[in-house]
Amino acid sequence: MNTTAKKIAELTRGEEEVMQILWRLGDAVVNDIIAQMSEPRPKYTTVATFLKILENKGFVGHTPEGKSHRYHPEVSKEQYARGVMSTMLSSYFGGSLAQMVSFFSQHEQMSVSEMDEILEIMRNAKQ
Amino acid sequence: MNTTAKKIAELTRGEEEVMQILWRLGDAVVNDIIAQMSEPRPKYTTVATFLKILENKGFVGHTPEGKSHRYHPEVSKEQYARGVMSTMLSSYFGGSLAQMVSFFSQHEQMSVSEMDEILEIMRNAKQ
DNA sequence: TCCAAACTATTAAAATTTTAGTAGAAATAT
DNA sequence: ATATTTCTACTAAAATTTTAATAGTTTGGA
Repeated sequence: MNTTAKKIAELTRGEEEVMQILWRLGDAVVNDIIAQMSEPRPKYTTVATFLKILENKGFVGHTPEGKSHRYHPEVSKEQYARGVMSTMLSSYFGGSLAQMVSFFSQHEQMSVSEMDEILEIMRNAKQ
Repeated sequence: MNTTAKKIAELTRGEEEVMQILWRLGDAVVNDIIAQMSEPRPKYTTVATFLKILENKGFVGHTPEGKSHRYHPEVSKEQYARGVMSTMLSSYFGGSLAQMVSFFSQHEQMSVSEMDEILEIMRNAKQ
C-alpha cells in the first residue's frame, strides 16, 4: 500500500473548468484564465474566487508576481483523471476497460489508425 | 447528419445516482430505489422528487401500478454514457481513445487478460 | 360506504455552487 | 508623496441542487 496516497476531492463543474485551463496553460494569472473562457466571460473576482477555493482544496498553489499571484496546479491532470476515470469505468462499464473499448468500437468512434495505435500500445505494455 | 439525434441533458450528481439504480434494476417503484441506497437513506419524497425531475428531463417514464408508479429509463445507460464519455475523452485525453488506453496501461490498471480481451475486440472490429 | 394507508404533486426550506460587489492593500504613475 | 490603478481577501447575493414537509388523491380493506 502507498502510504503517501491522498484522497483527492471531487471538483464541481465550475472548479473543473478553471482547472482544465490551468492544466492547459501550466501556470497563469487570473486574466490569463479569463482570456481562455468564452463569452459571456465571468468577472475577474469570480475567477479569483474559484482559484481561492481550489487553493483551499489543495488543487492549486501560487507564487507572488508583482502585486498579483501566479497560479499553478498542485494536482496534475493525470492524478485527477485517475480518480474520475476509475469512477466512470466502474459506473458505466462494470470496471472493465475492455468493455469500454468495446463500447467505443461499437459506436464507430474508433478509426483504424486509432486501433493501430492501441495495438502498438498493448504490444509495448505486454512485455 | 442524423436528424433524429436529440441533445441529451446533463445530470446532476443526485439525479445520476438515481438513474444508475434505475439502469441496474430495469424498472422500479420508489421503494425499490430507496432500498438500493446506502445509509443515511433519503426520505421517500426526496427520491420521488428526483424521479419527477428525471421525468421532466425525459430520462424516465412511468406506468401506473396500483396506486403508484413504476418507473423505467427512457434514456439508456449507453446513450447517456456516449455523451459523458466523449466529454471525458476530450477533456482528459485530447479526444484520443488510444491515449486513454495508454493512460490505463501506464497506471497498471490493465491486466493481461484485459489486454487480451481488447486485442480480441479489435480483431473483430477491424474486419 | 367510509376509513386508513400509501401514494403523487406541489411547495418550500436547506445546502451547495456560482457569481460578483466591496474594502483594503500594494504597486505604479505623476 | 500622493493619487490612481490593480490586485487579493472577504462577504454576500443569486442560482441551482438537494431534501423533505404538507396537501390532496387514490385505493384497498373493514
